[in-house]
Amino acid sequence: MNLDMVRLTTTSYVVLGLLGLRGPSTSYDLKRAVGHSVGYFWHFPHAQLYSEPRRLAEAGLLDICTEDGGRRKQTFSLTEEGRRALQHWLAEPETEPMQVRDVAELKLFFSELAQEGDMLTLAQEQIRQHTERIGTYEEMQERFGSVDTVAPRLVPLKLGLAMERAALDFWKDLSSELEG
Amino acid sequence: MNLDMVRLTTTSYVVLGLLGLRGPSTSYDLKRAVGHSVGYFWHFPHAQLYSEPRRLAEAGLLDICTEDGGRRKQTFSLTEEGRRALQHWLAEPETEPMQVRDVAELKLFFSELAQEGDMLTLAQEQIRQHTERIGTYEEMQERFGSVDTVAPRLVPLKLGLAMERAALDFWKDLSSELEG
DNA sequence: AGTCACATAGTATGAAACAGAACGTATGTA
DNA sequence: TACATACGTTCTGTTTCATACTATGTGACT
Repeated sequence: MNLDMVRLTTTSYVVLGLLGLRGPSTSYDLKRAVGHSVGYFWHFPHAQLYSEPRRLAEAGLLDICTEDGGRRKQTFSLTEEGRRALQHWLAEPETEPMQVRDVAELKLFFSELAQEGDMLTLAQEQIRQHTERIGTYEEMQERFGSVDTVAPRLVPLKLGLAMERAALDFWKDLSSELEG
Repeated sequence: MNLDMVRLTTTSYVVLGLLGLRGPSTSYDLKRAVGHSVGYFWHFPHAQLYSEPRRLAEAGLLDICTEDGGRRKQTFSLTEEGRRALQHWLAEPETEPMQVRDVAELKLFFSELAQEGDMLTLAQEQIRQHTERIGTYEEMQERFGSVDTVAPRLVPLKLGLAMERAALDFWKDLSSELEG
């Protein structure tokens, strides 16, 4: 419909993509799906999973099917146009550069202003956090690796793991430098 | 003053931190400072460097010194309270977990919906982007390593580099898998 | 039957972040 | 004097985000 009125953001494509992978879903379905898949490496709050599909529907990229039962429940599905938009996005290799947001990194940048010992404590805590995350990721790889999920969906997890490992190594080095 | 009225965000601490490192500065000074330092690994738009100091001043964390000349120009500096807030933040090792936002990673997650060849093109473009960034970072390390900047400020750059290298390796592997 | 806990499902609200355009001021130079 | 350019600041409208709140269904225990 009025496609040109709606700006598609990354959030939009996450919604389109999830609907593509899962087929028709309600917002709540999406919310749960995010929770145990894409949510591990791309955060967003569930409220957007309610507002965004409506926006996309207005743009003609989604169909809404309203079930009237006890709860007003809406199931969304991709229209042809929606699928095209998604594929167009996937085919576009130029993307915004990867962004890392790490408050610990920031603190390190300002370390000159910190007290003796602060950075060592920071490093140790980071080691703990990254180790824990690596554990979670590895567990996921095992759990899903053989069973129910399709292999391609695990590939980005590998990148996440690699990043976490790089960070872990960094903080370990730093920590032993500070101790030594 | 009314410290409890203002929520301090990461943005706040970047401002406090920069003022700590540089001493009294105008918003414009901060803007330039961000441009060639912390800006490389922590993005934010310059408009915030005008609004945030005012917020902080209201909270009593900064002093404002207004020079009246041709331009109304305000120089900000840390108050004792500001310095304390900063040090308190630096001393706090628990931080939000590192977040990676990479649209390419997302696209990869949805690769099942993509056309033949899309992911190879994507991987190649990512290789290009990450290689370029690594170049920039390495150049910065050399440029600042010996000359004017203090060593601690280069440390976070090392983390950035490590992350970029991890990403580059990942995409290289993927690319050769897709080709092979 | 009552009520408790719990998972499900959706909405509301406001603050913060963000992009980017627009605006204004000084300085040099042709 | 006119113009280009760098400097410095503000404004505007979205987008994002966190969080709290509302409400509905279900099963379990009493």
